[in-house]
Amino acid sequence: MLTHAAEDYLKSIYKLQEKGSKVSTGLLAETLNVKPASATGMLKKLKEMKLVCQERYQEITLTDAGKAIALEIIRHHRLLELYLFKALGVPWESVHDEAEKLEHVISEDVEERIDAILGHPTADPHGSPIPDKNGVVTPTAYTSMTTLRKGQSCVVAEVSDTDSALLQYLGELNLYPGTGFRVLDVAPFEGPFTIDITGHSVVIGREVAKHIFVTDVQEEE
Amino acid sequence: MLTHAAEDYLKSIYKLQEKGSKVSTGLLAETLNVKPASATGMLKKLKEMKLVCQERYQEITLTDAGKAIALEIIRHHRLLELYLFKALGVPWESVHDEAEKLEHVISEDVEERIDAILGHPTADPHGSPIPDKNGVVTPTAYTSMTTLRKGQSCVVAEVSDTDSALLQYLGELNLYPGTGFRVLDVAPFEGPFTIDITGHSVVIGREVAKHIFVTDVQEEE
DNA sequence: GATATAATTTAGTCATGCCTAAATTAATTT
DNA sequence: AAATTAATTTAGGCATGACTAAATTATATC
Repeated sequence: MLTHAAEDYLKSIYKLQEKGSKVSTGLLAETLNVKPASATGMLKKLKEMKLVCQERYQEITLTDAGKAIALEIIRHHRLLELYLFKALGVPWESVHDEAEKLEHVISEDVEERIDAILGHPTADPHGSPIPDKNGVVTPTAYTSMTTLRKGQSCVVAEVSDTDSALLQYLGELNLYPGTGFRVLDVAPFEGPFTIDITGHSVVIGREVAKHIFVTDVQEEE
Repeated sequence: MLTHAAEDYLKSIYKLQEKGSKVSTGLLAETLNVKPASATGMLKKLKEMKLVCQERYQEITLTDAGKAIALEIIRHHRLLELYLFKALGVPWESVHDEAEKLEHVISEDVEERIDAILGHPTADPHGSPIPDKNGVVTPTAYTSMTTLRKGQSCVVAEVSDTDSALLQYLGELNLYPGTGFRVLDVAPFEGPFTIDITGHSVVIGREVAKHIFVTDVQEEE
């Protein structure tokens, strides 16, 4: 069994890799709020355990075994987030931090029960895909909200889950994954979006729109 | 914030004290599956933090602050046990070990949600009282099953939660707290009990009966 | 190609929380 | 009272996982 710290490293490597970043010691350290020297130390151990590959001073990658563990932890995390949100009513801006602590101690048995109660879901409250028991991820196709034009309608697919204040704001606007909206107007010179969401007209700034990803984009008269 | 290990020490001291044991370094170490020398080390730290009182080589007691923390952890543990049992269907012989890991990472917010969903319960699946938010415990009055005589009826109040194989056995017999049964016969010379439980006749050995505590004892014709 | 800057690794330190072995103190027996 | 036994504490070590400071390697600039 791995330590919690080691699990966190594997999870972060996977998520950075998935995001398309070249995973370096420094980036990993920054992500984990740790000094680069500390990351070097843990990476050495993970390499000895054959969970991580890295040539001296080069890019960090996961072995198949490391990737499997990373996906297992991510599965725990996202299932827990959804369970906290749906079954316990925890506000979605809080579920990430709660799940962060629980993901390392939940048993496979409890996880399977949660999974069954939720009906084997495929996405967490922010729209991120939940890997299945075998570690297979089915990513959802989506577009950035910033590409939308006046008159288009769409459905929220995913929002970034890194900023809890932003999540709280989006929650107040009801901009949860699955919710549809229509673009009433896009102000010129990279201006804000005015959208119609569940009957309300709301203005969304460009910076916020960057964190929203949509699907089912359709022209509408 | 305390470490998990420190929380476990406080919890064990409280539970041993409650059981009526004179809490010594050796007993505590045995309970925690740790060597006496290790317990001495942790006790030193807990004394520095003013959570524990102990004169050199003498009995160990908790300060008010230490007792408050112990009760908080016990509340976490028992609420989690009940939640795992009722909401997730975890078998009652497993809930203890699961809760043991979760009790240290659950937030007060999640705990309150669990408490509300369960309807502010007062006992865990084994019948142990759940301290309230202020650390007030309302113990239930009960008698050992071994004191029962032929013809008496009663309700299961509590069973000891230390042996998971025993719990599994009691679960198969439906001997959960709240279940009533009637003593059909007590064999002579400290022999086994024959009881009628939910219409079935079952023989319970003396060693098992020692771990069952009952309430509402009534003579019945 | 030499040099400045940035990234990474090494070396040594610290706090936790466990361990074993040895020393000390308390309790019991003779 | 002296000696044996049991309980407890001290002392020193080990693994984790963080840190700082210094050394090394890579990259960019002139």
